[in-house]
Amino acid sequence: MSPRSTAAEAGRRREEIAVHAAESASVIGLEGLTLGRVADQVGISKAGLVGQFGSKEELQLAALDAAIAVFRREVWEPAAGAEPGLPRLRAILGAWVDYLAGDVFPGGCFITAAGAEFDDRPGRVRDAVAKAGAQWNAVLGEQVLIAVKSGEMPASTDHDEIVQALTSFAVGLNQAVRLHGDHDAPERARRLMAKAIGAPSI
Amino acid sequence: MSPRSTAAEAGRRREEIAVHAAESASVIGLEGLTLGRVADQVGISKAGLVGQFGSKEELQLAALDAAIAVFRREVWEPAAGAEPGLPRLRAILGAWVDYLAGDVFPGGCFITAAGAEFDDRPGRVRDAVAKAGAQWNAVLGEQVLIAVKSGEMPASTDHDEIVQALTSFAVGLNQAVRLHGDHDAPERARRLMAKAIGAPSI
DNA sequence: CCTACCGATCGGTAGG
DNA sequence: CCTACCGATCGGTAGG
Repeated sequence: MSPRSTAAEAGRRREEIAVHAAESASVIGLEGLTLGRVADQVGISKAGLVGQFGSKEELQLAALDAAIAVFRREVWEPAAGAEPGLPRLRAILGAWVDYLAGDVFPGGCFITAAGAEFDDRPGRVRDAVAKAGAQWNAVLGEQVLIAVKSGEMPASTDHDEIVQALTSFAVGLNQAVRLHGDHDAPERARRLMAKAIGAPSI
Repeated sequence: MSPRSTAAEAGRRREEIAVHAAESASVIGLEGLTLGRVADQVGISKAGLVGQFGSKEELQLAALDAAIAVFRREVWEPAAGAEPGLPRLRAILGAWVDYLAGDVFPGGCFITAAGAEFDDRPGRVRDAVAKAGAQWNAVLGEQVLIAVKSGEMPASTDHDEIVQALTSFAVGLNQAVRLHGDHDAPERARRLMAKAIGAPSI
């Protein structure tokens, strides 16, 4: 029996479509995605696309998963080699600013945008966005806790406050760059983040 | 000649519709507004609504204007009586946190949401959102400058950096409250803002 | 994966 | 402000 290609290849094709949908959604929003437009862009019929994903909501969830994978690759993985605690936190924040200041997605940070778009719309997409955000906050909080325990940060540190500050600087940076085209914002964000964690620089 | 009501009354009606559209858009987004739905909600025909505003884009711009007026009333006006400089800045930030933590719009801070939604979509709506954001940044920056000149803040203060920090805390607070339902976030934002401007509290 | 089609709704216009 | 209507597109299904 010759290999029918099928399974693995179909999965790869699905992933390609999901990445494309994520890029598209970074500009027009997850709710702005339409089955017809995505189908046209990737060169299949609308019915074919529905066959792959089942429904628009499933396509949105797949696009979100693809965007989360990109974020992990761009921000988490470069920092995963650094020592847990302050060194890893600094590596994460540096990669995060690079990611936000760069052009990974044509429409800026996908997850930030999806958070703003779905924060008031109950449903599976909102739940998935909130979960991803909460998990990321947990990653940051963990590094702060380790830094405190190892004496790299003062014992009086309020780690929830620091995490809120860092995520605020990130989403604020996204807005400054995307909406206002502020080219100095990334450097400012770096300084603000460094101060927030008591490091000399990011 | 008996007063035909008309002009003033029509203007009031238009304003009512714009406020309603703004509330609706705070949940579903400015792009999610549709002429048919808004018309139904305010009890007129779709053609009647088009007669009032001309097009969907004009309705979006009117909704944005209405939201800006609400923001001014809720955040700027309560602080306008305070002395320019640090006192006024503290009053603004206190009112801002109250506004973001409260339920002025059913879907959270309208302008923050519109900024995220339109940051990558060229057009008049995007331009209007960016202009409103830039003007608000200028208001904040002005208070910082006055505070520095009067010696309330150190001469080494980087006022652009402080403004970026403050707007970041605001948009981050909006996300923490709306997406994560974090009830402690407003108090944390208050502490972070106070530290950023070197005040004992907000 | 495809063509062909469904009812609903989109933004907007014609005409009054 | 209204009714009636336009062509386009929406999410999705039938049947293959």
